[in-house]
Amino acid sequence: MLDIAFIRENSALVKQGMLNKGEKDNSAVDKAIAKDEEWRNLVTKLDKLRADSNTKAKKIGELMGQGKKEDAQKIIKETSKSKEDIKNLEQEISTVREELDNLLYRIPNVPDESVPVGKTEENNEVFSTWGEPGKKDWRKPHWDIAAEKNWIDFDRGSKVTGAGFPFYLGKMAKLQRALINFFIDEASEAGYLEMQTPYFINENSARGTGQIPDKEDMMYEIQRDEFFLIPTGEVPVTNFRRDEILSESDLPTKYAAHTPCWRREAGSYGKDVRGLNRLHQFDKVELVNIVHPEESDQELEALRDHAESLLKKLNLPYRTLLMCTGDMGFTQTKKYDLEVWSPGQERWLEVSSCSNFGSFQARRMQLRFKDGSGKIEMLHTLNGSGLALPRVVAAILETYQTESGDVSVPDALQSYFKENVL
RNA sequence: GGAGAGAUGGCUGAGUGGUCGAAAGCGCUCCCCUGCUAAGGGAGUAUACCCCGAAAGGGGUAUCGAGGGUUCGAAUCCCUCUCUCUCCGCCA
Repeated sequence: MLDIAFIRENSALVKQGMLNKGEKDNSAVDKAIAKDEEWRNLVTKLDKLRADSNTKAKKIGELMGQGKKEDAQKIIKETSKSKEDIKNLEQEISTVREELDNLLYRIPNVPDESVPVGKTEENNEVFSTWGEPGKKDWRKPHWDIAAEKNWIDFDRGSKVTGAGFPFYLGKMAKLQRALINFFIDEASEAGYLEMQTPYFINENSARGTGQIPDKEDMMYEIQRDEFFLIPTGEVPVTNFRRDEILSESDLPTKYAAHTPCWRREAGSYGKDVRGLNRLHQFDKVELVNIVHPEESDQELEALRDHAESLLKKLNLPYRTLLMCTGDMGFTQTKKYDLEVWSPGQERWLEVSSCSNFGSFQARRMQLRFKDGSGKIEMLHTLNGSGLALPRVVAAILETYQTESGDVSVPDALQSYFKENVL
């Protein structure tokens, strides 16, 4: 969420940002400002009442100590009315505060100036393209290759769990293991601390990274124990430092984690869900940066560079999109998507999304740092995939297939895979 | 899963109804003294919010795991929850 003080002082900017992100109604901004004023007035009133009541209570203590019971009794009688007032006021304040928070939760992060204004994915900018997107010609889509070689078993996955939960067999399982190791090693090299995380999260964590409110439908839920299955490693990794005050010397703090991700993906259909294009469970290496507010802009570029370097090393043609305001999401200030080329399908597949959240997540999580002068400020958070596995696997199968029907192993993976043909 | 104990500031740890946002020690910061390499003295050292102020700063409120209750007054009493530890059971 945004800081109400920031909203107060930059209401025009926040309103315009909302419109640019495609919200039709930005009245929440003015409503929040009014609600905040109301809240502050009530708090001032309550603080005064409590101050008065504290003074009296202290006096009573003194009188009791001196044995002047009757004098004390007199004051006790006076206080019973203000007690009532305090209770009512507290009730009113908590209602108003809740209304204010609900408004604040509905105001999205303000897009960075460098983000193109636009409504749909049509308005995303192609930031860069690398490699030559290959033609289909004799190439097959990855699901045909996987079926011929018996590498991925979608049917038994459906039997055992449901659609979108495939089994990976033999070399395909091994390929994913190699990719995970490759990605993690590259991240470690780049200064990320490798971690393994819980795969279930509680409600507070989901709120911290913004899955709640409004996006809980994307997650699987374990109702009995009040957990959600993580939709991305971002949630446990970023929440790792929730409610902490870091010292400036800890910055930047970078974490890399390989986790499975579970997404309900309600409403997806057709070619989008064919093969490995969209699954309910998939593996991903997630990168999270917690940085000084002044450094988040350059960190985003570094994060994007790192994610791109993985595709370069795998020699997979890709393009990077700078997402426009309307397609970038509620919590980001700026976002790049990396799309790998799928020659068997002749389409781009998103394999990474690198985002700067500014202080938006940090504020929800109370993730702060103390600078040299002792001042406490919100940190900035960023994250990006480095990378999501299934579509990379799809691109490898389709890009590295030979006309004879085999698939060779990318050079960068050979030391992990220890063979050069799948 | 069963039984018991506990949760206090950066850390250790006192505090069982009134002047306690909290003793003491450690750590840390600043200052002073001393001067021979280790010690002495002093001051400061949580977070959030509200009000006044241009600011420096001042005033106030809340927070002793979380939430609720009793009371004029709660770290202290009561209830619920969470977490930690010990023992038993189970188990990769």
